[in-house]
Amino acid sequence: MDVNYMHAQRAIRLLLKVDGKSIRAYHKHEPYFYLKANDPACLEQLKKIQVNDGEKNYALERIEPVQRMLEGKPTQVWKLVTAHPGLVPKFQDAVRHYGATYEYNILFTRRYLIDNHLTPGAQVEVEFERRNGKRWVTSIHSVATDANPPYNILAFDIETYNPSGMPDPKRDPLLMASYADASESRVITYAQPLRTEGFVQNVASEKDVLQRLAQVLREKHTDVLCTYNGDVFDLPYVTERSLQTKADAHFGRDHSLPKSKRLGLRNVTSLGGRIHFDVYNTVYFLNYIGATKLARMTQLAAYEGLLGKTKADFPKDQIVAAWDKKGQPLTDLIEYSRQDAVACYELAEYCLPLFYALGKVTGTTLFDASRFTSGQLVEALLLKKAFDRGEIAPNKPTAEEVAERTAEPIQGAYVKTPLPGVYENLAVFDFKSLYPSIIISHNIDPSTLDCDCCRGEGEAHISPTGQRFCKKRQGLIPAMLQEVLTTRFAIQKQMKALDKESAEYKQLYGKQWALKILANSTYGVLLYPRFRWFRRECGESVTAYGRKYIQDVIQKGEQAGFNVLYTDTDSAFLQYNGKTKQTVLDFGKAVNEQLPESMQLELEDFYPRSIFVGKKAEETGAKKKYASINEQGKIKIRGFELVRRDWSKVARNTQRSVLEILLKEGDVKKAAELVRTTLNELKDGKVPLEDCVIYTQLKKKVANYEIKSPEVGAVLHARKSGMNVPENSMVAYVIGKAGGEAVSERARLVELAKDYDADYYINNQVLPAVLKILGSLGYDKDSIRLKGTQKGLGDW
DNA sequence: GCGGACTGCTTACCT
DNA sequence: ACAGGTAAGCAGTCCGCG
Repeated sequence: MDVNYMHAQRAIRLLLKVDGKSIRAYHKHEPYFYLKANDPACLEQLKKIQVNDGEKNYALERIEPVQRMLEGKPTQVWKLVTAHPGLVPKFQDAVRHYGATYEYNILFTRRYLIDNHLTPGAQVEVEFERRNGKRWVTSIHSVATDANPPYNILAFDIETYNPSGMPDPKRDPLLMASYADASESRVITYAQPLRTEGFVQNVASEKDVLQRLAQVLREKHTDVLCTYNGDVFDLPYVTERSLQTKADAHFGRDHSLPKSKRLGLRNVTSLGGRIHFDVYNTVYFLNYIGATKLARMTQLAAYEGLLGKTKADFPKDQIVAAWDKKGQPLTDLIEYSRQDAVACYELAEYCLPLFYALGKVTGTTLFDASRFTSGQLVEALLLKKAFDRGEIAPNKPTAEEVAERTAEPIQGAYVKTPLPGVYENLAVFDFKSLYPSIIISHNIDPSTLDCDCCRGEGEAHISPTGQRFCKKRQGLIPAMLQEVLTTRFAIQKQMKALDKESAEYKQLYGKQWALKILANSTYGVLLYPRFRWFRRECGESVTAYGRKYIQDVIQKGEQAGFNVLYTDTDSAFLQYNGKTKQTVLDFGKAVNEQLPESMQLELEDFYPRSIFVGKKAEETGAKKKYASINEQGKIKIRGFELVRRDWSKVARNTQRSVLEILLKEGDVKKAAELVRTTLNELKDGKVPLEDCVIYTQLKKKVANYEIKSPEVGAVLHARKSGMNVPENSMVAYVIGKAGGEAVSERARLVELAKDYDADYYINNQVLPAVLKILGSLGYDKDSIRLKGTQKGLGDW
């Protein structure tokens, strides 16, 4: 379940769970990397090389000639074995001028897992022998199973004293810690003269809270400790408070305190022998890939967005008063704290199966799987598959190579401009996994590009950009994708027969979800400059094939007499007015017959009515903005302001209502009336301030902006009035009446907003949002006014 | 000096 | 720190007019 390198033992330490009990075992594994020498005669020199690790000098343990696939060709290389993992980078540096070196920067624990085909969290069959009082592994292998690991899971959360806004762990004490698991939820605190009763355990001091919490982890044999943002807040905080109070609070199984380190751009925190699962990371990931679209990523927002549940909030600026004055506010704070732990546990329950699966598929630990970016996940999977195929992985690029790769972007997907209007009888087709299926069908891979074996005419796949891809030997990436897609489809088939609430269904759902993430990320990483398998020609060929396939659909659709209204990348909107649905089905079938085996054009749905709008201030239609209603009355909306968090709720809700009325009833007059009502409410100051909030994420430090946009203006104003606003924050602001001419001068953080500027919300929010739609249907401001009553829209 | 048109910066969306 | 294609607002600048 946990894998570490132990320098003292010169071995991997495994944490295994046997009959519910955790045990340690040690396993020897050789660190190594590869050298493809320019001149085989350098062997004698290599043997003489010595490096120093700060304590003593080492020579290479062994130099072993091995046959591996390198850049698509069988190649003779040397496997250079070192005495311990820390020597790998040192020897790499010492030998690289003898040729090309490979696989020298793969983390040793990952190297161990890959080489032994082990999957953390999966069942293993293992044999030991006893030596020096320790268990030494003599054989180990993973047993394939979809079952979730039998971890003991606990969620915890802390409340802190925060007299100056943000709490400072060097100074401000912990007030309470709450925890929750499947059977209970409790709060440990030291608020005298509270008694221990119900779910509250009262102890003597902050130090005792920390020690009791550590004791809970021991008693419950916690394997997975869940937090919400524990990487940067809860765990570093309890660590610092443990040091400050000299508490004997060792949260790790090895009696260590949590340790923070840098992973990419952010801090992560781990604890010995237990897995720290930070739910925030997973919520962030789910939101990033579009599974949810939360405007803010607070635990409360996640609780509502992911689970559809809600709970009472407790304002952060009232914690100090509640603690100092006791009474009902303190009781509320304690209950809030308990519910936070419960919500964290429930969110973890939801997210864990997804990341168990992602870890299993990519062979990474739960800790890593829940923190890796999609690029790192794909890399992990490919490293595993490359090893299994006897292929050496390409190196990570140097800074210069990254710069070179970044220089020229490639041409992407094709998007057809729609003609604005209301359309009836649309059928939407979609290529199923377009880019992955192109990669498989045309064997697109860095190692199959310009192979030596398919030089003749008709011997290679030739992409629309003229790149040649091998037809004889399947590349690593197409092979990986083929396995991923076929496994995913098989799982989806299996799922159909299962009860959606069953554990088996949820496990399978997690697995197919993980496979989808990996399939969907693969094209992107081909063009990601830091990716090991980056190859511009591959990415370029994928999109070029993509454009070709969708253009074929357009051409064939028009030939068959459909109005091909709109296409974007892999989807096509066909209007079949005057034709039957059967002709649509027949068309799909005909197209599919001419596609490669791995590709498929699917009928997504029939839509009785759809709305496409015009581009602002132009005659042409807007791409990536449409709304459709299907035969079951389900509405699908894309791209409109109402799906964007940087538009106010009042504008979004009004636009949504207009679209719904038009799609369901086609009643422009009713829509116009609704708009008029909203405008009057705005004018009369009746709209709640929270409906006027606009959310915008700051993506750099405030000082680095060239332009003072409204969100930047709001932060500058707040700081001027003494508020501490963190950098790179999600800004929630309202446009008020006072402050100046420019919008940015009137922008106020919602906490500081006193009023809203009705003119702004009418003219810059609601009207543009709804006129975009009504205007595209041939109505202007005036013609809408005619449909209203005399009070009308003239007053705008 | 003025107002409208245009450009650039920026964000968040779609596939 | 997976890609490119796209719309759009607001600030800031350019440009013609005179």
